[in-house]
Amino acid sequence: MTIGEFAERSRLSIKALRIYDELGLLAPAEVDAATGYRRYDESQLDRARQVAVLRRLDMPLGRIAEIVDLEPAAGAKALADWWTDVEAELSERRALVSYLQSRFNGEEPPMRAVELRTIPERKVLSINRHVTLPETDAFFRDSFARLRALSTGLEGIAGAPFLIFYGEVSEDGNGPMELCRPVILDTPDVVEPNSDVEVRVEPEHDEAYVRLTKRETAWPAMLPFCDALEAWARDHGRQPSGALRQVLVGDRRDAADDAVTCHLSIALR
Amino acid sequence: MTIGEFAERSRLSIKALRIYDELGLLAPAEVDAATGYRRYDESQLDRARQVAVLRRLDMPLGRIAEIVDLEPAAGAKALADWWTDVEAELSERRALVSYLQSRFNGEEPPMRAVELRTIPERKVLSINRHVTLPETDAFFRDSFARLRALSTGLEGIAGAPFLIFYGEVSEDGNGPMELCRPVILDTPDVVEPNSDVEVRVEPEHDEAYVRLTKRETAWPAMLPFCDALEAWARDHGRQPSGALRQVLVGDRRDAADDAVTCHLSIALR
DNA sequence: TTGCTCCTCACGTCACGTGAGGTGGC
DNA sequence: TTGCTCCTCACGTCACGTGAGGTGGC
Repeated sequence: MTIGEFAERSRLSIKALRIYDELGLLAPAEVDAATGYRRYDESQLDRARQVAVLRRLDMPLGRIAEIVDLEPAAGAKALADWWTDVEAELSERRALVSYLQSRFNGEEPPMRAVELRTIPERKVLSINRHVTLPETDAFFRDSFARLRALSTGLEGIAGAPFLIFYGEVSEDGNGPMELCRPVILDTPDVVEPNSDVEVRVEPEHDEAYVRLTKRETAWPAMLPFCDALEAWARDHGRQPSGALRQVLVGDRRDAADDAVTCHLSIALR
Repeated sequence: MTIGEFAERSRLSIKALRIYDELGLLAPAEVDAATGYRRYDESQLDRARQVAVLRRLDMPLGRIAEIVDLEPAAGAKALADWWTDVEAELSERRALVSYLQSRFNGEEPPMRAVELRTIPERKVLSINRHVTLPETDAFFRDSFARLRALSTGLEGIAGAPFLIFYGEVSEDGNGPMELCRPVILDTPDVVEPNSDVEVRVEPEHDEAYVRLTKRETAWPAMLPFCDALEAWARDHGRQPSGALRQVLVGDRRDAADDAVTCHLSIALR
């Protein structure tokens, strides 16, 4: 079968078939050594149609290459996993759209008094990792449990735990994120050398913050508060130092949606 | 404000800002003629943040450029319209995923007897247009009404109306599509010269077809039947001529999901 | 003076579409 | 012999990221 006929019957373009050949995703049954003419076999149609259908889902060729070589059951699972990611990304975008719509429709971003407090020098235990948005909760739970275990038996904790978001706020991809737990720690050797847990000392600094309810501690509802903190710092001639933080106050698990569970804060020089 | 500071405060990259400058989407307040240094103004932050948020939705820059220049109300509408398209495309993909899952899980594609009939030479009135999938219903309704109006008062209709899908079957983008209505027509001047309605004569030909229920007359449920028709033609040594057709039998509006409302067919040489 | 920031190319990414210019097959 | 199909570059698309190589500003 010539490439033209194969293209028609597989619903792929000739150009696409040439690329899939080059990538080894769908090599012709034979290639004429002299002319370079590609010849396809009828038995290759199934694979070609499968590739065509997966491409219509906008699945990257690399992932398609993995999936078409799997057993059907494993293929089904790989497809489901990938699709879960697609849907997760979409629901994030959807939230952003409805947020934008409310802004377009003249709904004022919520205002909140910005407060200022001084944080004394203190030691923090921290775990640092790249996480995607859906992984955030699991990262928080696990890391918090580990830090809790590490600090138990020490002289005590020295404040509420907090998350630091480096890079963009809640960026869709992979913002590095750090969970910190202030401690009164006199035995730094609780931290093993090769662990991902670190100890560092934060110097005394000021911190501007707003109190957020559980409902507001989400993305993109949090965005106007981030902007408000930045604006506050600018208006008061203070330089933000470092990334935004969520100081987790109270217990989020049983909290009502309008209970304050977070102080969104920014450290100041 | 330097480009670096503006980038940080707008949550855009420096590279992105340079591109938006080049495109005129977000030109700096001033550019040093000698050095090329860009200077941004605080008042540009709002626009920049809006662009940043819209880009996170994966909206193309061209559309962003339109939207940020609109009044809020018009912007809201433009965003909503665009998002409707995104959701429509997604629900199409979602349908394809669930179809694929059922195939992966070993569910056999439904079998149906392929039947053969001879279509005599006949005249058809037709309207030809590029439509996207969500527009299909509207296209069908409007065009059918127009053809009905045109053929009323003539000597009568000569068979069920049918849709021809050129290009891919129900392709996501813009498959050209033709709605045809066979007529007994002795006064060809019902068709005005500059109208998009055409008259042509289809020669006598054979047609292979399967009867589909209303539920099966959808995408991608229809796919295995398309493949089956093609396979049938091949197995019987017949050459398909032209694109697949949906012959619309009965009235789809009040039909039950498992009532036959369509003959999916393929014309043969 | 030393870093740091900024500048402009230029190339890579991803999955093709679309010619240009040339050849094979019936 | 004439179209038609096939071939291989090569460039464009889209919105950047990522250097290379060089300069400005404090």
